[in-house]
Amino acid sequence: MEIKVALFEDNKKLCDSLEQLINSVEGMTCTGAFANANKLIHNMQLANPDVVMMDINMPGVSGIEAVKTIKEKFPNVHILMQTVFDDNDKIFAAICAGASGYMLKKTSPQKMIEAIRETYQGGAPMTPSVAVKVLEMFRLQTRVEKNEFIDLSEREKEILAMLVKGKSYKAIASECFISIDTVSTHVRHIYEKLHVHSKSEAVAKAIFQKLV
Amino acid sequence: MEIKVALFEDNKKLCDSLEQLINSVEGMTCTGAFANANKLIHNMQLANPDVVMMDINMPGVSGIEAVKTIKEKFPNVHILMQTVFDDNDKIFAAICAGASGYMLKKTSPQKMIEAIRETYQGGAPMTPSVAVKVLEMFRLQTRVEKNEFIDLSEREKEILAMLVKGKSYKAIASECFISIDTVSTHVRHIYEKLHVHSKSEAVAKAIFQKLV
DNA sequence: AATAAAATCACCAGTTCATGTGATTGCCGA
DNA sequence: TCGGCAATCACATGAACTGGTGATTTTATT
Repeated sequence: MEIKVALFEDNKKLCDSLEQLINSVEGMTCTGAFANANKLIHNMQLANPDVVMMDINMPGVSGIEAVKTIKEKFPNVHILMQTVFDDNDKIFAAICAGASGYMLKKTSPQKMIEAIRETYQGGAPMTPSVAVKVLEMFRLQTRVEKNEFIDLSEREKEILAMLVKGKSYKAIASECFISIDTVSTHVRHIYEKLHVHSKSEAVAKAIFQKLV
Repeated sequence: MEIKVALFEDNKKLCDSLEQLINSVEGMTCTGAFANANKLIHNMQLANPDVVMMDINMPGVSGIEAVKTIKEKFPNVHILMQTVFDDNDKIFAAICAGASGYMLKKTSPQKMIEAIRETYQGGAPMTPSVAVKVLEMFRLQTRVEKNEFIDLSEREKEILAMLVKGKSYKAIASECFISIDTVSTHVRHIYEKLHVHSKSEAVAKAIFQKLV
């Protein structure tokens, strides 16, 4: 059975040469090459690939967004990211979105083909520099991903942060130059938004939800 | 400049063949092959390697321990783990100890040499199955490492956990079938041990220190 | 057996919190 | 320009918490 590969790459030249490269390899076919991820679902159904090579930087729908969508709609498809950048944020986002591999574009054609094959087999090929960053992030327990502040106002976020630091209403009032009653009112609103009824619940929720 | 490689591998046969393999490669020398990590520092000084290949399972000092020591005393040395197992715990421990790469022993000689070279260049070669596990763990934010409970008694831990869940003294008292005064006493002791003075501080500390 | 923790309970005074009700001001979008 | 929201303040009450003192019983540890 041939490995069916779909390409998403906005650089026309690179896109073409990758397509040729893939088609030149025994046991591999490029069933679709697209310059953007706009008609993603449609194109995915057309190409029906086993492996997707996704450029991370594309006009319109970003590669990261596309990965999320693909993983949602076609969970069995393995995705190999390719990019010229290897910054932590992008890597992190791609991995979390569900990408299996992450190769820099400067990778040699042979290595790229090998990576596609490895991706198809359920592996996680990574350019050395990326692998290192992943391990680093892993070690550092990168818990950077924060779900946005539920919908607290700036003042509320500020006060919630102070609650987490263990400050009392009185301390907050004096630090913020507002009255203790105002603090109380803000806290009341925070409780409503977080659906809690005590300082410690709010603190726990704030921390777990990474609201601070 | 030749890449100097030191081996730590208790399987004599494998150790010998690896040594031969390394020495047969252009630009690579095995400057030491040891069956265990007992005289680690001494042997490391003898071999003065750029890259260490470390078996994870050795009699005496474990490979993981050895990695820690090496990273401490010789921080510039890159370490490539090798093992027959690829269970999550071992991988996790090895990475956290500071290993750069992680290869299964069944890896082909060519791949192994390539991995050594990649390790030397500061990369992080991983057997596909390992790479996948690392990414999985990464995604799951494996925060398995728990620093032991500072020194709280069982009861105190139990009550602290309930505080984190936002329970009131009254609720804790009734759930634990003890009086509210007892709860108060326990909480007082918890505060003393954690050096805090309020419920929310205790909760925040408990969460951040992963005491729960 | 003796000493040291841990767990239990009690009483109490002062502080802080949770929550209800109500009000004023300023800003922004419809 | 009107309505809504954020931010501010006030008053009030009952509940919850903090911390001090003191005591008994069980469980470890030496």
